[in-house]
Amino acid sequence: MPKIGMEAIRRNQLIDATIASIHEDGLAETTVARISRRAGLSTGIVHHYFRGKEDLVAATLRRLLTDIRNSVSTRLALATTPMARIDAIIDGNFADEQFTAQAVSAWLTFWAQVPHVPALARLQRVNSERSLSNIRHALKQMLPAERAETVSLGLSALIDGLWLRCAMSADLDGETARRIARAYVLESLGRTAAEG
Amino acid sequence: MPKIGMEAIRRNQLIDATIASIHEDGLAETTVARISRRAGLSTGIVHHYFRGKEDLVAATLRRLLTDIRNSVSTRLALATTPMARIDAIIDGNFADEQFTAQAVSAWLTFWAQVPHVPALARLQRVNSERSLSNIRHALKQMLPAERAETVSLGLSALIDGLWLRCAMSADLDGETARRIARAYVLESLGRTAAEG
Amino acid sequence: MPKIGMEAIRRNQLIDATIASIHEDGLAETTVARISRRAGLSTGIVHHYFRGKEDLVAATLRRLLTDIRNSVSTRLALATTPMARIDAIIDGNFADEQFTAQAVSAWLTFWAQVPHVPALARLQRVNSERSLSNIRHALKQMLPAERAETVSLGLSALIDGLWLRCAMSADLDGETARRIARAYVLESLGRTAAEG
Amino acid sequence: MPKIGMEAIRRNQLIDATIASIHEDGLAETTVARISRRAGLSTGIVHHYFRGKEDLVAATLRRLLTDIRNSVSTRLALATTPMARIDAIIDGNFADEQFTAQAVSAWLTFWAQVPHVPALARLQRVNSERSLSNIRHALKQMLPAERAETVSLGLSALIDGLWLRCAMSADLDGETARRIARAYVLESLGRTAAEG
DNA sequence: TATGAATGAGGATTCATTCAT
DNA sequence: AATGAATGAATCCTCATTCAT
Repeated sequence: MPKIGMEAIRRNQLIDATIASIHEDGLAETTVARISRRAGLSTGIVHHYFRGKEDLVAATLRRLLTDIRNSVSTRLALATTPMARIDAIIDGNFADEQFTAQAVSAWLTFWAQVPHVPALARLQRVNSERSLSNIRHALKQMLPAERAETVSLGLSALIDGLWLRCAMSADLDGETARRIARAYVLESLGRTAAEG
Repeated sequence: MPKIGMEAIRRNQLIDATIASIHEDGLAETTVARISRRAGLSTGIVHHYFRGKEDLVAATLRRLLTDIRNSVSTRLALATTPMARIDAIIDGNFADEQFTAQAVSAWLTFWAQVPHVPALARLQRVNSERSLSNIRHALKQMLPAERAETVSLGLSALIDGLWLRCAMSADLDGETARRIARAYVLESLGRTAAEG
Repeated sequence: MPKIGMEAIRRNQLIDATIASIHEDGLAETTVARISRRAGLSTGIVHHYFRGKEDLVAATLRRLLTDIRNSVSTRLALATTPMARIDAIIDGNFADEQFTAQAVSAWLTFWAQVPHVPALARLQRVNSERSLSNIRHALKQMLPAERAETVSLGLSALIDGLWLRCAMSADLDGETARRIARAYVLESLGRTAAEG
Repeated sequence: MPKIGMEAIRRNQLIDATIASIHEDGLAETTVARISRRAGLSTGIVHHYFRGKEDLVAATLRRLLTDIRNSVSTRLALATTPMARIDAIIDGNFADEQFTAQAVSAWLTFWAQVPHVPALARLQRVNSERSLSNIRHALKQMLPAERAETVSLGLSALIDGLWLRCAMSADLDGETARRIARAYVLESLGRTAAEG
């Protein structure tokens, strides 16, 4: 008698274990055996709920993408001014529940895979474009088109760079990251951070 | 009679092949067999000139670090004003001979390894701190201490983020990257990019 | 549902195959692939049930030691006089089920490893001391202490030497070996073998 | 201009290095590279003076056999009575210059190879038979044929067993070994060791 | 649904041997 | 005569995947 929702439960358990393993052991050491042991399950289970390891890894990236997207879009829905939309994006990216050591590690790992795994590349590209488009849309209401384009690219890169830095040195908290990103936009708008 | 300089030649060949393989195949597919085939040599040779694969990979990172450091320090030596020093750092990071698809891929790959390989972590940390210190030093002559600190972190993160973006989408050339980074500093100094 | 007792079965299969391979091919040719093929299993299985080849080899020595020890101690338990104890030791060492070509080959091989493999050295030392102590204990009841000591060393060496000889020429059967060893003790006691 | 006798010098250097390496590292770790480094020569040299590694190893065994044979035959030449011949054999086997840790290790190693390397097996068989024949010849002058046969086998085995013991525990010196072996023969002749 | 025993392809590494110098 | 750079076959080991239970 299959329990209702067992599939969702197991898939989530395995995805959680994958993120934890990537964070603690690195992708190279993240074997199917280790993932399942960490999830308190047997090795065989992975192939019950996923087509294989690659599939589990892709599902893990999808989860990370979804989480961050939700974090941003929830905030965007409440924003009424262009600058509020920028803040929503920045806050969504560095919210405490997203900007965790585990998530940051996993992201970095996926970034390194992206150029070599078409399935991941597609997911990443779509997400990246949506994010850039959100930023660009807001900035165009505050800056001339060309400047808006440049600052959009800059803010996107800065956000990624702040994640990267966090992954490698862990001396950067969400609050500081938010402050740096916000200052970047404000200066680009010709105001000082203090005016913000 | 052993040929003089053979060791340096072979080590460089193998490091070049490693960078190329990481770029094209990804680290996971970068096997000793593939590296040596790409270098036009046999598999055994890797263990003749390096302690093993790990050693070769570490040597490859050292090479990348050295190249970037040289690119920056050559330019820094010619800079006479604080802003010229900032430009030297930015230009050094995005100079055409450094900012290649191959180098960018390799960097991204190493970044993902850093948290899990102590030997790499040490190299990365030292390098990262030197770079941040260079930036901070120049900015402190143009901005109040606290602002200088924030903008230093921001510029470091932005530079890394621009590399990252380049690794994943390749739609970003060195010229654009330089422009974005430079604008960030200029705006932070309270001037428009046009004034720069 | 894992089969109960599978582990013991597989470990024994692999140990048997290791002994057979050492006997027929020699240790140098005894590869993991050959062992598993001989056991009718795959190469991977060795690392499922043993930590690695070295572990399997150590387990094989332990098995040889245990077999010989059981062979001797079963007989010792039934012996009531000192000379009967000596006979039990000699018979236990040259019993047909122990003194096989396979076992003898394997022993010789391990002896050669002992000086260079600490794990084996420890096992060997413990066993050797127990055996010598058994012999000494019995002889001390029949000979003055100093003589008992010398004859103990002599009998131990003679037993090993007979095994060695058997390993290299195979022209020595258990019956002859027993007779030679027994004669040595009897003469040392001042009786002729015929009196024994 | 090839130096006179260079070949003999080099061959001996390499054989010495092989014995030393077998003693200290074991046969498994005795590589061509290690042997030549120990001899202060290059890897290539082995194939100048020997057909290959196997040939060097066989030459090493021949050297050990020759040494022991000379040690025994020199003493035999001086012996005038049957018992003196037995003493010559025992003393020749346990003379301080033969009964060294290095030689003992090497012997043990070769014994383990003998059953699997035809070239070594032949050398060993010839030597073993000569030694047994020497012993038998002397004993037949002191004992009835059948007894002489048994004691010959016993003494041969005892000598080998004493070497073996020495290889594994090193707590046995030449003097003790000689005493034990001599006592064995004397008891077998019906005299006490004290009478010997 | 879940297990973990079993497989075997593929990886890093070692090493005897060859050969240009 | 001597070197040691270079080769590539062979070894141990790992791990995704399959499958009987």
